[in-house]
Amino acid sequence: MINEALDTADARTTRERILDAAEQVFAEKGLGAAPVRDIAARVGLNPASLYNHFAGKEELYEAVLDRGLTPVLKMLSDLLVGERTRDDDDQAIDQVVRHFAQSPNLAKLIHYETLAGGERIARIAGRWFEPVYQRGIDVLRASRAAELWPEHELPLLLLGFQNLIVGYFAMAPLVHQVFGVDPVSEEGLSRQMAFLHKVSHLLIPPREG
Amino acid sequence: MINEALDTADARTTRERILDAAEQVFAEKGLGAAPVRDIAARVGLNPASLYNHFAGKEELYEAVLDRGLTPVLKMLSDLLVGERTRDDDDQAIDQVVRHFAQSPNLAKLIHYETLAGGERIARIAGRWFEPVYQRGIDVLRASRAAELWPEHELPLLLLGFQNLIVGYFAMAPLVHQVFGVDPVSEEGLSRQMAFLHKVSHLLIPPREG
Amino acid sequence: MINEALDTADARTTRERILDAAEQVFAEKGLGAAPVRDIAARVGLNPASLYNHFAGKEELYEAVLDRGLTPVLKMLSDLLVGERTRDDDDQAIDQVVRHFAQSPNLAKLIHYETLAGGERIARIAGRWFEPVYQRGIDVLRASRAAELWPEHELPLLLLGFQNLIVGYFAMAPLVHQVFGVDPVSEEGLSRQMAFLHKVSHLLIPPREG
Amino acid sequence: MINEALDTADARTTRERILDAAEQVFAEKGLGAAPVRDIAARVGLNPASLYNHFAGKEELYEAVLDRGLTPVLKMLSDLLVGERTRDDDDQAIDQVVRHFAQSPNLAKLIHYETLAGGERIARIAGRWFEPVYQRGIDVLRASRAAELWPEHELPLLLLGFQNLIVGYFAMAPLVHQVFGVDPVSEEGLSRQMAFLHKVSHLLIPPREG
DNA sequence: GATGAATGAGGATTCATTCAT
DNA sequence: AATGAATGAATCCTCATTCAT
Repeated sequence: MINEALDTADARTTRERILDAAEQVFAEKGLGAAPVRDIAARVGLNPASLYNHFAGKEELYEAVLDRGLTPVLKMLSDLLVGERTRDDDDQAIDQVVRHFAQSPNLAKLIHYETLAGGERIARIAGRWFEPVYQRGIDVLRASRAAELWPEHELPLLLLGFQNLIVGYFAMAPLVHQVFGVDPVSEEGLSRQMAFLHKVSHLLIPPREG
Repeated sequence: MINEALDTADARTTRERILDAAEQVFAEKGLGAAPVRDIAARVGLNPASLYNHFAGKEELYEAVLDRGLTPVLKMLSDLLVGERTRDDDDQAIDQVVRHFAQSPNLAKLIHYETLAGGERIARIAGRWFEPVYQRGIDVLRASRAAELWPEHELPLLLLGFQNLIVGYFAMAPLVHQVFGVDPVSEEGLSRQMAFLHKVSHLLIPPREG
Repeated sequence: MINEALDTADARTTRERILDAAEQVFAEKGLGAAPVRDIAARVGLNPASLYNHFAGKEELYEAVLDRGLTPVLKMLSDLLVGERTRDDDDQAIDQVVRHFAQSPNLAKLIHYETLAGGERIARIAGRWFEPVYQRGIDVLRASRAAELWPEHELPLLLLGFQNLIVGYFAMAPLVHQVFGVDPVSEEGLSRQMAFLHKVSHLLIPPREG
Repeated sequence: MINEALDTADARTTRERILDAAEQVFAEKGLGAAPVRDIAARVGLNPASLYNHFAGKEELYEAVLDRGLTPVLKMLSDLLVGERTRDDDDQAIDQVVRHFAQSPNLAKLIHYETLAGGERIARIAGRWFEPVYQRGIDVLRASRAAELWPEHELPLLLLGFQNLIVGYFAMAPLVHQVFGVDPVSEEGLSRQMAFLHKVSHLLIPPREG
């Protein structure tokens, strides 16, 4: 058991270990301020060795972004389907929140990238990105949200939820500092999930009370 | 008239012109990735000259942050007072939104700084920061929000509003790209303000229906 | 037939294919600026594999030089013998010119090496080099050149011919660019050979008118 | 007097001292194999300082090439004019030879550059290059060379002289090694000039016998 | 106050080479 | 004999900063 975990950890390819380290460093400092050397050091590798696995810093960054984004977009794509009950929505929120909690770098990567212009995110997420947004809007339109929110406000509503969910994690240090609760602790997460449920019920009144 | 504008522009202190340029560059790339040279170039100055006005990059950055944060915090401090009607709240939202719209770098500066750990923001905003948060919570507590939101959720509610308001501007490029409307155009702003009013009414039911 | 050619090409030893590729790359960029990786890539080989065939870049370079120089020196050695008629000289010139035309890298290798100091050429060609020069001078001395050229000018005359012949190929790109004729095309070669015949007749008046 | 010389030397701008050092290093190793660091070291400067004077290695190289080529091309342009006597030609040869002797790096720079493809030489020398070649051919055509050399051989004749003159200096180390005389010593130069006079008289029979 | 020049530290990346497989 | 991965040394260049002018 333990062995299996260790073996798995040890067996992680160097490529994967580089991606892990890079994800951390990029999430901490952003692409432009992240020294390749720091990434290499975190893997216990000579900087030159990175170039046996990735063509350059930029490519490494894009690989990190790709690896991080694909599962979220996939998850969202899977979640946003069919008839939805109030419980479905709550569970979807929980799932997304837990995903970000378990990939603590992801929210920061997204924020950094968006601040930088988001050109890469658009290119990399490419086919995924806009469909997911579109799907989200479709779901809102089909929900009782449509009673409260006119068509042209649906994008703002969607973006609002994104900011609420991702922002919570991207701003984790500030949250921690100001509110005194570790945002990714079980306690912090529970509170945030309950909070988001409440918000979603208020903004999108569920069909059956 | 035109002359006056030009004169004013020309007459701006070098120090102020540096701060302006620095604000732009820091907002675009973040402290770590922003070359001092870029700032100097934008002022039409030799990099060395910056050191006649600021002790170093770090100090310049803090001056930028200070100059940008002080008015918002002051504004918030002024807004969050006394008895509040629904109109007061809407006007407060409008005022804050318009402030961020007119200081388009501010939201990005805040996001970058928060991502970096927010240590400087805490130190610089120092005496201002937590009081404003505290005041915000007090206001919420005194409002009808208290009926819907238990004490321990008020911080999340406040943070939520921050994410909604600041995030909208920080993610401007993404917003523009995905929704096709310039987020700081009059049209974009009007929509966002109306949207925020609605959200605030739903989340914090105003006292007089 | 075609098969035979292909087979021959395929059957060339890896060592030979490396030498071919190295010759090209060294001729293009010179030893100092030629990346081992480029050579390997041209053979379709991993750079590490080169070290199964040559001890290092330097040794590879010397092997290339050796392989290229030996035949020319041998040829010159064979050509510069015995009684010589005007036709012998012309044919010698033709043979040398055609050799350089068929080994288009050779002239460049020699030039690069000479520019670099020629220490390796001296070491590698070793026993060959000076004897050939000496033989050339002997031939000139025995020819009617001796009537026009005093002993101490014979080396200059010999070096002059070398510069005329090798320089034509080493400067091929410039020649092509300025004169608009491909220097190694049949037309270019014919002209150059005729030109060299004329020069040799004028500088070294042939014995029998 | 002595002071004046020293002052002049000391007063040489840093830019000029960099150009001098770069010229040497580039002549020794060629652009691709010449480390910027070597150039800086020869000026007694930190490598980073070079970038206060030149945008990069490439630009520095082009400046070196430009500075070296302009005077030769100018000289040739001035020499190749009007009616020419045998003495004019001899003096022209002497002048060119002496110029190369005094700029001992120039011939090597030209050879390296030509080997590398000569694209820069074409671009830099730009308006100068081809006109000078054309002028050279015109002069040959107007001389008694025309009696011996048909139009289409004139370019080869011109290129031949270039190879004889420039090659002598570019191959200086080899010349020294093989013939035992320092090619740029007064003795070496005298011999080479006398040799070239003779060659020119034989290949281009002077008008007055 | 402004600048050109200088610099040490650090930036990403390339290079020739080694070694286990 | 071939290769993927690793590496120390170098490569070109950028950066923030200093200082004399």
